[in-house]
Amino acid sequence: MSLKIYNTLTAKKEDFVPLEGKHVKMYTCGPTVYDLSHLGHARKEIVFDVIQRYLRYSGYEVTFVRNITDIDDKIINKAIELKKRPEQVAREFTYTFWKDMHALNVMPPDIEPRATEFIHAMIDFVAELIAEGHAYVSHGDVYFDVASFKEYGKLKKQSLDDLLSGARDQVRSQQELKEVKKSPVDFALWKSAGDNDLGWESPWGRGRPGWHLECSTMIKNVLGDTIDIHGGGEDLVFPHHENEIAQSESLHHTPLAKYWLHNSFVQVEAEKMSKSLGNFRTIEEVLKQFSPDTIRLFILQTHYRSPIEFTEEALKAAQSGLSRLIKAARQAGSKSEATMHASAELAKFRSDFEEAMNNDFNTSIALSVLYAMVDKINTSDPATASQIAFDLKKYAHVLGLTLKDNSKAINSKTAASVMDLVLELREKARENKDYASSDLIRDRLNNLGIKIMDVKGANADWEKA
RNA sequence: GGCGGCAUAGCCAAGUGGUAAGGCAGAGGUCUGCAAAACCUUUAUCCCCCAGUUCGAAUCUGGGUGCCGCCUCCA
Repeated sequence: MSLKIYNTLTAKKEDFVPLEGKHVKMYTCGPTVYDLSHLGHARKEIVFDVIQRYLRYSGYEVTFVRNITDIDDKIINKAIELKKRPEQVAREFTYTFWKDMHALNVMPPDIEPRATEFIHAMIDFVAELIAEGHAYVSHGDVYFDVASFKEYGKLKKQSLDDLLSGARDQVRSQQELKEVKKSPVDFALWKSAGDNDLGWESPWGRGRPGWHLECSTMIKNVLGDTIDIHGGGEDLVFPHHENEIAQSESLHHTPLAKYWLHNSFVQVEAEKMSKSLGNFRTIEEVLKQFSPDTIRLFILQTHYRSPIEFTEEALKAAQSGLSRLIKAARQAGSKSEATMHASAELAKFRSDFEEAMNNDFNTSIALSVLYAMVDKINTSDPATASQIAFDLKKYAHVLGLTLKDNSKAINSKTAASVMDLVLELREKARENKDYASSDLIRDRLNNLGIKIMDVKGANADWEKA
């Protein structure tokens, strides 16, 4: 079975056929770096990480681009709040984002452009839109003329009339712009800035780019007019991706992306986890309590287009399940051992795994295949178990699960308690005049580089040599 | 107000016409000095409600109820 992907644009599962042979051009909207990332962001990055890993596993050559939005009102506001320059804020949170992604075993993108590196390209983009009659200048701003793009609304599947009537009750932010915009649905390509505000010179005066513009521009400059996969969270469908389509397609007269993929949210008490609602858990926080693999397993248990309810109980359940995967993976032998036995079983697991992933990346089913492999490993002879475990690890890696066994990695605090216990046992031996045992303990610890110092009238002390 | 989505066991979650995957938790058992791990058995006569289509529906249609998302920054 070949790979099928659900396309938001057509609202159907479609056969995946890249534009150029086995080469896949893929772009997802990266973070706006003004704050720590939370579990919802983690889900998006993990989902698309698995998608690109699976594409590579399937033999595609992937060019994965993920941008960093390092210029935005939120960054500017944060900078004012922290009394820092916007660049400092952007850099700081770019680093924390990278740290989080690294911790979660999310592969870095092949290319990671920043908005500020593309200001001139964005200005060119806007100039072309104006020249083509798709944008207009008003009070130093430039707006996209939505009426000029007849397919507007095709991603969200809502007509311009629907959007306008929908907007009627959402006039709050539109009210102030009534004078400058031709239509409430028109959106800013370029926003004017005061002399002291962050900005760049442009043909329309000092200003800065609108948010939607950067993705269109970077895709054009880095990947080309049409790409294979464009992805992001489902809240980006409208207006962000709709606007990207409007900008790019009215200029290029060719589809911006062939397949549009959107992941669903992480919810807390049946509500979207988001910064504005204040109900978020940062990646940093969650990582203190749960391992990266646990978080990934928790997220991949649910299909990427269904919402996930965040609960500690569910995370703990994932932790228990993960532990079984890790224990079974310990049986893994080397590739050379894994040639003689169970080839029929290996082929079955492989086809089950691939069938699941080919069906719009059904990681829930793919994980159930992994558990089936665990059962087989635990009930087979060592030779068979070892080769199934070898493949188990292989598929786990496609899902970005490391299955790293940390069960023996104790921290120094625990080690100190273990030392207390050892010394207590030695003391008991001494009290029983069992000097053979007490000397054995001291000598063996010595060999490990741990020195024992008996203290008169107190517990023995120890130190690393 | 406009548009869209979801509703499956104690919890999480697959399944879109052929008679309910998987994980966690629970119960009983094997093993064990006792545990742990592992293994075996077991846990939804039924998929929010009502009506309809069909030989057959959790899956399709209509109605209802509840919840969520987007329309404003948002993964």
